[in-house]
Amino acid sequence: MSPVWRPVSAPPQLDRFCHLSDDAQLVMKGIYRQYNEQRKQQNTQEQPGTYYQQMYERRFGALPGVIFSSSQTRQTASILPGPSSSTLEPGDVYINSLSNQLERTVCGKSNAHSVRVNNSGPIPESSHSSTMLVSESSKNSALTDISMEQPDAALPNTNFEDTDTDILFQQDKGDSWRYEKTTFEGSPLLGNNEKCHSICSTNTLEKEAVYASDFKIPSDNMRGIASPGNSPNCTTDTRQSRQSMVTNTCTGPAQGKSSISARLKQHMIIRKDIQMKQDKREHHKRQSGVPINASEGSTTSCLDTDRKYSSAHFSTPYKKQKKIMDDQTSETHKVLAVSRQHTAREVTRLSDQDLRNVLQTLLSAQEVLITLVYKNGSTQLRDINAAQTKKKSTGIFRQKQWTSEVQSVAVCGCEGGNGPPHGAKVWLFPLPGQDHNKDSRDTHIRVFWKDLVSNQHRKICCDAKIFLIILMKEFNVHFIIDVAVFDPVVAAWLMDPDCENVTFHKSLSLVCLTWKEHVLSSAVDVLREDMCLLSELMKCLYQKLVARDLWVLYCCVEMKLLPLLAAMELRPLRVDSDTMLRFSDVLKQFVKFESSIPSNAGHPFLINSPAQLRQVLFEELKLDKKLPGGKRLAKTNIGHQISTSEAVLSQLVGTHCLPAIILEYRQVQKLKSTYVEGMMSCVREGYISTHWDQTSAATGRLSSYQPNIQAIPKTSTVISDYTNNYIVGKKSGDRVEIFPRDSFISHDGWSFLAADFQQIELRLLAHLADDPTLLKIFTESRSTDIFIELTSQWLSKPVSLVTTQEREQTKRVVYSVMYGAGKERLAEYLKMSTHDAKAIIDSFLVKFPAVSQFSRKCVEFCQRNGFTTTIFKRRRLIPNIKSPSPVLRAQAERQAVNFCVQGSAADLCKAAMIQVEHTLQSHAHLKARLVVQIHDELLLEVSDEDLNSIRSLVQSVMEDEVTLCGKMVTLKVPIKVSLSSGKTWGHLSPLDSGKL
DNA sequence: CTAGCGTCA
DNA sequence: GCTGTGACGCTAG
Repeated sequence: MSPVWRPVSAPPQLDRFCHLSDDAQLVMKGIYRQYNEQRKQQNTQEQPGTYYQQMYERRFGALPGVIFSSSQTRQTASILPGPSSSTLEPGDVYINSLSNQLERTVCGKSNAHSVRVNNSGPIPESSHSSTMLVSESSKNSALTDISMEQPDAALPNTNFEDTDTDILFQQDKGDSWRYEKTTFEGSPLLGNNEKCHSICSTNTLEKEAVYASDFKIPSDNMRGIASPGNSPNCTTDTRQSRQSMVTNTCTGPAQGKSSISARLKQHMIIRKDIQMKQDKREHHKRQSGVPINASEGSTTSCLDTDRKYSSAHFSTPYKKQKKIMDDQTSETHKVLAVSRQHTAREVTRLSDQDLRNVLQTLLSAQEVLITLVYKNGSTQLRDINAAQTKKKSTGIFRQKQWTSEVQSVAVCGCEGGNGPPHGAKVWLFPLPGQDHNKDSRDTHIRVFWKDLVSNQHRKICCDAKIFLIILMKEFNVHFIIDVAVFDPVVAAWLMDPDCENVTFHKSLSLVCLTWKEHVLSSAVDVLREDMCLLSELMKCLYQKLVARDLWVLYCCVEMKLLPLLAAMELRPLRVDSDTMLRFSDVLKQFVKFESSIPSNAGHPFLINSPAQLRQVLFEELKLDKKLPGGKRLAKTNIGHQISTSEAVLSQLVGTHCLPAIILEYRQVQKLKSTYVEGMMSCVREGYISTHWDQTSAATGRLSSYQPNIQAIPKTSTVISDYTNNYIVGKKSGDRVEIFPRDSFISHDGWSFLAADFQQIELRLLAHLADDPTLLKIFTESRSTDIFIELTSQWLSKPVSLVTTQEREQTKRVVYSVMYGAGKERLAEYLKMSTHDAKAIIDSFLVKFPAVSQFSRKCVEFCQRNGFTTTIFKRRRLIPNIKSPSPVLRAQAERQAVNFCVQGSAADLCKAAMIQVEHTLQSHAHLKARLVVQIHDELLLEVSDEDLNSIRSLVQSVMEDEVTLCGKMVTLKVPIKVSLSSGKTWGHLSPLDSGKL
């Protein structure tokens, strides 16, 4: 197999081309500068990579097998060995030194991967680091890194040889550290592993991060959620995938031992031959067959008591990966010896009696602080990864926090909100569900978790949803009712819902607590301090929430919702893979259609690119000039160019054939990439489960991601005859219906039951605005839909002839006008003149006079207080309400009004979810489970025989204002719920609420 | 008009 | 190769 090299961009201004001589490196830097200057003066069309190669070869002659590569956008260049490279060896040098970022490429004969660590949190931005990987053959020439220029002068008493790690940290001068690492590429299982040396240099602060990354075990992305049906293969699959993971990522012994070696060693020098060590281990195995007892001391005596970086206590010593490779050879003794000296302890190391005592103490503590500890040694409170990327959409940020990354659970008990007493111990519990020994102590721990969750002492935990998911998986329960859990992150979000990606760190700054930078204390001490902060934080947030009248909302809605969301994530939806594959096949044929488009324009262009499309449509074809009446087209908000949105394209349909094709293409492309292929990537063993985010929407709504189940098209798309002309192999007349919701199917003997609040926001607006006309419409319990009625009035056609599309359109228009849409936007949306649009707006506002009155009141309140509130007292800060800019202020005013209504609706929907679930729990004999919330709609999966009783139960709960709102508010409008049921999500037939 | 997420260049 | 941003398009009111 040819070596796979990951092209790594090397900012030339920082780095040298390390396999070259110093002289050559200087020349290459010169070439880079030269190229840049040329590019400034005249536009060099040449790719930088090609340019480098030419210049290099002119200077030094050809370099066989080396690829010169570069990235135009990032202004970087790098030299990469090609497939036939003889110049570079596996493990060859690559230097990349960036401030605040450490990047490394490990390369091997059979595989290569790169690891990147972004330092975050307490690490100051000024820190620099560099990493080199040194090939055996070119070591001498490569040892030119500045940090390596120092002679190998080991400090006295700084040498340490450790048998469980192959890392050697050696202090250079000052804060600089150096270590040499031997890793294996290839698999020891297959016997093809090869040695690879790397020499790294880093400063003290970054050492922890370096260490964590060096030995980070790749996470398996198995999200193996137990399916409602049987899934007997699950465990074997997991095992297999882990095994193959070990093989594929070339994790040699050095990485396999990550848990033990996941501590940073100061004053330690190790020079260890892996092979020797393996031999020794084999020897041990043969000799004793039993783990060495801790009391025998051995190398652990070398561990300094004041060692600055020790995070071994964060890790349980054995993981599956390790077990596969290195069966029973135990190094428990070292961990044991280490953990004795620190304030965090693993409960699995306690004696039976001690464990009982500890658990008893924790159970009787008034307040229990809980934190998840990740495999890389960071915690929820101090997470290296969490701050790494704030991007939501890619899911990186959130995946890092997924349960597969969790190593253990840290628990600390304390009394009365004063934080843990001095010297309180933080106990480390093995991750529930892990393969720890099933002995009596394990039973104790299981019972402990159960007792802890069911007692009413408060449990404080950041991102408690993850914690609850872990527990629910472990105990195989589908809901934890009334758990007294308090999540400070949610509390902080409630204080300022616009604050995105709230973390522990951000919450702290919200209540003016400081996060100390524990540079010199040990990791466990940091953990304990963080626990103190956690307790303190919750106390402060409690006071603030009470002061802002948010405490009831927090306790009765948000915290009750939390276990439900956890439960919903463990209730995956069954998908019909056949339907999905059929959709996929149909859409794949559409690729042919895609290739036919550019030919219509005369030259090829990227149809997905709005920029290129703009050029073709308006600069080349000049379609905007051909438009009858010389109408002006909508511009984009920021670039102020002509938009290529649907509204514009549909205006252009008459002028050229291209716009129509593009509209059609876009529709299918969206279906293909997002709803079929995107959805298929989320399927695990025939099931889809989404993630729910409680704290991402400023209005208090829930949001879902991976996949965004709330944004799956509600109507089917028919690929019509028109389109079929562009699908090769399809005869005209064929109709293909693509309907993503159809691939969600209920279990055999079960059905979906959808409960939909009718016009929830409009009803709430009626309540809030106290509009007599609106109130009258809703109070008079007429069976007809208000939107249908309005549509029939506007279009002057009978109610029975109004189509769902028309109803949907009216709905959009009503809401648009309600929230203050301008006449231009409305005209664009309805494809009518602005004059007509204005007439519609005016007629609406005249018909419901209290609406604009309410808007004014809402804005005034916001201007006085700086925030708006909902019926449940949820508040949103709107700073722009006093902005001098009229544009910003107008937007803020609309937001204020919208928040009142949308937020109130969100409150009501959340309350409904809680009440429905609790009602179902109290009727334990009913087989039903809440699976999805789409803002105003609750989707339940219900056993067929219970359908009738459940549907009346759900309806009565959701329509009961007292149950939903309690004493929070008394609504002036009745709440109406419509129900529908069916075997697939796509085809739900309405249930008449009259009969039972 | 207001909320979201996902895709793509 | 990776990251950030804007435009677009789907959802929900």
